[in-house]
Amino acid sequence: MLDEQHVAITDSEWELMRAVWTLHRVSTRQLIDIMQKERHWADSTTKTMLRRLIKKGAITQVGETRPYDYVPAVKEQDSMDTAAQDLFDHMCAMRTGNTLAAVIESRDLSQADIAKLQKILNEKAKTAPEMVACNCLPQGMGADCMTEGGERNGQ
Amino acid sequence: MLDEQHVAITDSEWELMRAVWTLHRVSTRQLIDIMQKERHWADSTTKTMLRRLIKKGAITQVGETRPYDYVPAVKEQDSMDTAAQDLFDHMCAMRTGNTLAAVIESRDLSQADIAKLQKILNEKAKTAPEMVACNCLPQGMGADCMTEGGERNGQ
DNA sequence: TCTTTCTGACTACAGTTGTAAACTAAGAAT
DNA sequence: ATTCTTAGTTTACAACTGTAGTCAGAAAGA
Repeated sequence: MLDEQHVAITDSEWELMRAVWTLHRVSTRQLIDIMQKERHWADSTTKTMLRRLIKKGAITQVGETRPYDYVPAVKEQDSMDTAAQDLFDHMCAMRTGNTLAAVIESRDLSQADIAKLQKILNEKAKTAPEMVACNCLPQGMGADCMTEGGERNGQ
Repeated sequence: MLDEQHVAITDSEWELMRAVWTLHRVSTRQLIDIMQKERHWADSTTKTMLRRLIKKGAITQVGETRPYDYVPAVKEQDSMDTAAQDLFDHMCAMRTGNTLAAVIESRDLSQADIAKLQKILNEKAKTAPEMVACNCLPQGMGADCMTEGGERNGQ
């Protein structure tokens, strides 16, 4: 399984993928019903999404007989991690911490999740810098953007 | 400033916005130079992006005289937080923790950032559930997706 | 003032995304 | 075997994106 990795999944497609990932193996019928209940999609909309995801290599069609089945071709956790990393990649490094704080604060996390994050943070604290610089401009361009406190003009 | 909030910023637009946010107030010329150095954009590409962002309400044109200036109309931290929340909103809640772990692990965070996150986590730990359920399917549809360990078939 | 140079505004255009109708070939029912 | 019903395949289409060329009106220079 030479994992084609890095399939770009769009907003709407995420919904379909979640169903496929969760059920491991689904029929078009199941997907149509789920998406209908969840997003009020017309049958054809689900079919189109399914077809696009297959072309993109995110889903694989399986089975010989006619009502085929569909299984995920990419891993859910990988896709999630990649999507998140990609997002943070184009946001100011100096503000990453704040955004992470906002997300963590608003999400339900299990005891195990929290323990895991705490462990990572403790480890990271050992070598963390006093402050992270803004990386929004190509070097040389524009006066350096941060003020004394490490906080850019508090908006 | 009746903050129109919730302007959807696209991938390419993020780059332009970062420059505007960082410089607080810029001229078209500056932006063109920055984007040229950073993304090899043609002058017109930068102009188009700028114009679209203005129309979207993410940037405001200021000044009376001809070479106008441009200032952000939405706050950077808000936009970042919103984008991150939106992303996590359509991903499996059960796996959020893992993705956050991946992101935290790969990012540079300052001592202050880490301290802040640790504080939030400690607080959260007090009331965190033993496990977070998968929320990928409309209730009722499909067998519940998690196995004993709280981990869906380890992919 | 006349010409050159910016810079702001409009146009272009292919590819993607969100949504969905239409058509066709397999199975299922009669 | 004939017809009905699914399920898979094509086509549609407007809005949005990434990229960029063109043109007209201001500013600046000659």
